[in-house]
Amino acid sequence: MPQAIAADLQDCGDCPIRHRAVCARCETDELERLDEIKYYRSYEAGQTIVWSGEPMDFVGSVVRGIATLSQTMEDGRTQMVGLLLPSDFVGRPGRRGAAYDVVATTDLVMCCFRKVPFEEMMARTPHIAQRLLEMTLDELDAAREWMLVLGRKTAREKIASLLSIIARRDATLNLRAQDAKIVFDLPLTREAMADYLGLTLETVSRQISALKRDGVIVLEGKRHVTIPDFERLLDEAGDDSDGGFLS
Amino acid sequence: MPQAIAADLQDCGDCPIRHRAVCARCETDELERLDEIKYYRSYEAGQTIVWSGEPMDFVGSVVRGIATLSQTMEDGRTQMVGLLLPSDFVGRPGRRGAAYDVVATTDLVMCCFRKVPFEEMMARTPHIAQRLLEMTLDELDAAREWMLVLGRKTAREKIASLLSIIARRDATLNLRAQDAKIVFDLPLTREAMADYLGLTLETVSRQISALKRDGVIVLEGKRHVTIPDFERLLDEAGDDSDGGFLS
DNA sequence: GTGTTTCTTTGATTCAGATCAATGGATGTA
DNA sequence: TACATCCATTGATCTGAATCAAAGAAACAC
Repeated sequence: MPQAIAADLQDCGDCPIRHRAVCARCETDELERLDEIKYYRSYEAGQTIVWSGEPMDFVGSVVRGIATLSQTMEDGRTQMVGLLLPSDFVGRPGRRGAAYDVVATTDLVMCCFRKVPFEEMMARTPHIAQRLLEMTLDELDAAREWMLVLGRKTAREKIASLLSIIARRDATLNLRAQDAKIVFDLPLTREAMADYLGLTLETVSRQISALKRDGVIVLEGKRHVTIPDFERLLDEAGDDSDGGFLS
Repeated sequence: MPQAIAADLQDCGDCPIRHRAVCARCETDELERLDEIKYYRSYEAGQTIVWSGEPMDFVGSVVRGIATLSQTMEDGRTQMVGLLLPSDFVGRPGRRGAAYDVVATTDLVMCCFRKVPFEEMMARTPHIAQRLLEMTLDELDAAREWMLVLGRKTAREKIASLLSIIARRDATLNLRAQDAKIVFDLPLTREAMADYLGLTLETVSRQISALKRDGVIVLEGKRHVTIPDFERLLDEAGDDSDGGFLS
């Protein structure tokens, strides 16, 4: 029942991603104009939102749920190139076709805009273009950080890197006390993790078992993860332990 | 003699990257204002332009020469995350420190702007922000294409992918007849190629020898490459042979 | 000329992760 | 209850690229 899912999302003022999405910088009047051209769409877990190469007549923001961006070679090898969480933007203004497959990995709600009106609005509204530039620069940094993971890290470091990224993203979405134990559910199957990490699903499974055996993580069931010591996890990921953030 | 190097580059109107760089969309008056805050800097091959983590007080465009962007782990493993050719932009507006090492691999000339005046100008000049968004989106696509290379391709495919990217970039810079034989000089040492591809330099050397032995490439010396059949190279790279371009 | 440095090639051996194969658990359903 | 289906784990074996090691080629200094 898609209508019911989106029912609590009519007013931009109450929107859970209001201050992080592409509309974050908009003033009230700009928001009203965006409001006029927006519409919500719901997708079920597993559903493909966009196929690579197909024309795409909308852009939008993930409001709830998680999607993946991926590329596939003719022989079936696939590589995930992005993980889309709430507030992330889908689609590229000024381009007709989609460059990647976009797949919902959980039930998902998107706030969509038809492409042409959105592009017109972007040309008239610097706040939107500014915010989109900022978000794109962040995505570029994330992509480059991931290149280091793919190119130079061992399987164990790759798993630890993925877990730390999920933990970090989760922490910024649902603010929690600094030193609280980190607990989350993996939003991906072993196969999806393998596609993200450039590994096979068997290797992912083995390395997760190893991290569990070594006490770096605690697993309940297949998906529920507790990180008893985040520093330890970062260490296993091979990252600079002092999270030296650049602002 | 840096002055001599930049001597032929005073007027933006004659600038070789005028129509591709961040200033591409600027009108004459906007260009004049940029002109007032710009200055040229020259670097020698091997010189580091920016160190990761260091504060960076300028941004700019590569005018001539080639630079690399790279990340290094504490234990010395390094991964190149970008290759900067003429017209590419260096630096991130709105951020104090550099996120990567930027190194000139050939003698290089940059057109620089002090960061604060540039940021102010960007806020007042949508044409600059628009062009920067476009360029950043292109870089993001390139980074994601590279993620597939790093995560899923074999050593031979990686080398073929790198060669095809260099050949393609070279072709768009120096327009040539469609079916002319492709000839270029590798702008990177074997070690730099290895850092780009997530391989060791020995593997790079072996795979280049193998591609040469199999007639995919012709090598004169260590750097001068001829591609007798570009389709064949794309095939070796595992890319979709029909270069289905999305605009 | 002779040495030094830098970049590259090639060979021998090792090993991390892929591949092939079987099994286990959870959920659904006829 | 039996039996699919989906996802995950674990074991045995293989292999592509890393590592260790030596030597060749070009550029440069003395």
